[in-house]
Amino acid sequence: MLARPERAWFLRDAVELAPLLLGAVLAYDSDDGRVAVRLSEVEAYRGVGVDPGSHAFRGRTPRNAVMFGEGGHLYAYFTYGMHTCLNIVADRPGTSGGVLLRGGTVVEGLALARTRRPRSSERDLARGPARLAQALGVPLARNGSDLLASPFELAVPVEPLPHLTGPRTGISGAGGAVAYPWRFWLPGDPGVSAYRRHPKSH
DNA sequence: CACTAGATCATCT
DNA sequence: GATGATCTAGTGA
Repeated sequence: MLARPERAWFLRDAVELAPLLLGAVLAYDSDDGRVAVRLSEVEAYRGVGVDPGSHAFRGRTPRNAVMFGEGGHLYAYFTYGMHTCLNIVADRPGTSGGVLLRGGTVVEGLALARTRRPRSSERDLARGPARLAQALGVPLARNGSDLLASPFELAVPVEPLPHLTGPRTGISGAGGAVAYPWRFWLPGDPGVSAYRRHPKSH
């Protein structure tokens, strides 16, 4: 059972918010149509000084400014010279936190998602943060958008779903892995990405 | 399945 | 100047 959340629903710590988003459905309307994804994997990132893996760890910069705003907005960033990743901003203004959308399954607009990722199997359409962003068709220019307003539509589970917890993926050094088990996923869901340790960590 | 190299550039040091 | 909240295509078991 899903419902449209109120703004206040997002005004909590990222680690608390992240698991509540599992099973949520995020839709995005673009000129060529609508794609919706059901979230099966997320990661929490916390704020200044407390989370070495977070973009906000060293304080506010032009890129991460949105994370310091109000919960329920979109933090989109560009990485590896080619990929976009999407986060849902957590908590109230002044604090910084976000939930990275790591994977999901396409539940609406399957044909359109396929044209955006023509070489992908159906399972891989939104399995992985950059794949998910590409399948939804959300451009970097939407950074800072309110996810509670058009062209977005977000519905979240009324009751939290059973989930598993583990180390975050792709983070190097002290910010990664075991010290911060802030990755959450729906067990057995096909939209859960393969775990990959960071290339730098042997 | 596991592992690796290469792509490619905004961001921060 | 180095790095990165990644992905794809390739090889080999």
